[in-house]
Amino acid sequence: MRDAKEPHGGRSPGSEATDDYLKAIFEIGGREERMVGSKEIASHLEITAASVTNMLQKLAAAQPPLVVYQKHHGVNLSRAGKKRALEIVRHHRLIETFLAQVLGYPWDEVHQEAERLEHFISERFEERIAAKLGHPEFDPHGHAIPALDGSLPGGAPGRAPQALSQLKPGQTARVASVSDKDPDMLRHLAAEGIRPGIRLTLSERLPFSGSFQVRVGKSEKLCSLSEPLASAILVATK
Amino acid sequence: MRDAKEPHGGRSPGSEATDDYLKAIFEIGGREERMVGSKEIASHLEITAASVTNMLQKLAAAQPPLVVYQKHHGVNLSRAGKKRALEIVRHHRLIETFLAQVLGYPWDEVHQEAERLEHFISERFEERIAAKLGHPEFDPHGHAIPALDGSLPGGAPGRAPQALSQLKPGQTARVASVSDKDPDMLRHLAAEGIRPGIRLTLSERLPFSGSFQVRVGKSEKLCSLSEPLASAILVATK
DNA sequence: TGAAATATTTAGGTATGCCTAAGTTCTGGC
DNA sequence: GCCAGAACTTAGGCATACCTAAATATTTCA
Repeated sequence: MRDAKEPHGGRSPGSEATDDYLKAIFEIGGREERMVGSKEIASHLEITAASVTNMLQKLAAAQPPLVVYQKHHGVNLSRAGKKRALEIVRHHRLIETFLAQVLGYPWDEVHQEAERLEHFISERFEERIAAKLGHPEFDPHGHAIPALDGSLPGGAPGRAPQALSQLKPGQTARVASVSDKDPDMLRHLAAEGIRPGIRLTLSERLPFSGSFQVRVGKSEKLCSLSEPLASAILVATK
Repeated sequence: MRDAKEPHGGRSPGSEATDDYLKAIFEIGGREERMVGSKEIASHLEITAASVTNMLQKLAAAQPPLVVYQKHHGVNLSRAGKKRALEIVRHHRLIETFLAQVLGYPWDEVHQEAERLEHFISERFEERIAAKLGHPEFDPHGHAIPALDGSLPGGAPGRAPQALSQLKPGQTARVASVSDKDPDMLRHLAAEGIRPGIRLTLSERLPFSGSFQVRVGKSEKLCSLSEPLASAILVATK
């Protein structure tokens, strides 16, 4: 409503929907920034592929273009689109950290709330919570928070984190991050004491269920993780 | 986007626009809950009267109806509409208080940010900030924060606050609240030391400018307030 | 009371962003 | 190289919520 007034405390262009597309492309494309297909975006955002095509044409036609789009061959973020995507990701992860640390949210609830609020906070709000939190580099799930200039904290530049499911029996690694998408999973992991920074040792993979037996920290007890769970945990081998 | 999914963390019906209308009717109608005309709503929301008519028809046709609407004679909140309006006002004022007290916002900036965020926070967020703030009864501008059940903290049930401009020369009164709408005004008042709880004594009204000469607290110096300023300050005579 | 001024409603249009259904283009296995 | 099925695009609609212009109702006041 209210005519052509800009909606978000005077921030850059783009509606809520635009933001969602840019973030989706950013998340699906990964660090390699590969071309992303309409169908992938559609299922990520839980909308139809037809809707995606239309929006991609608009994003590509925007001034400046937010994506580079070749019909039938996928999209990619442009310079401006990537900048905006990083802003949104920064908002999201700062809000998650804020909700957990300042408001005491359980970590399985922060994602949903941040998903909504990330579109509506002002630069001032972002700046205030970043200051209050001491300009954190990682959110509660272990994901890197982009800096204001769009740069990502490097992590240990040695090895890129890999899925827990990739470890060999006997290997030990530190949890780098866990997926924030599934609250049930997060509750389960919290109950097992698994969170970023914790050391895990893969004991064995059970032959029939395919589940992973893992030792958490220095505890005696083994913990059993299903395949999807083990794929949602990224670890860094020391 | 996302089909018919409810937008606000599973709260009651109503879009952002719906909320704005209900809040406007609530604010314009005042405690007496008098009938409110389309034009008043239109100018409050800075939209055209034609848009208002359309929306009022929808609000009246909703199940349950959110307003009681008689064509050409104005609207009024229904029971359900009033409940929702109070929820929004509670959100708004809690957010304002939170921004000021927890995030250190200057008081002239809290309104704009709250105006946006009030539509998007979940019940959980509301509950957490209310708890963090110790369930405050008044926001930084002195406005009463409705309780969860919709009741308003009574103020001193003795006299209803009146505009500072209604005082007679020589009278002393305590500032109950100031309007939160105009940031410039708020900055000016803050600079003069005028805020809720402060005691003011009206010295005189200047004959030509119409401005009010006021003594703030126990200070020696007089402070000059223009008519609109003096009308935006509500005071309670002791 | 009746006409002018004001308030309100109706009718028709715009933009966003989603949908379904019906093509079209691409790709991989034979 | 061809063709089936998957991926993608086009075309046509719908809902929301705003707009302008024109018509109508209400109020005011001489």
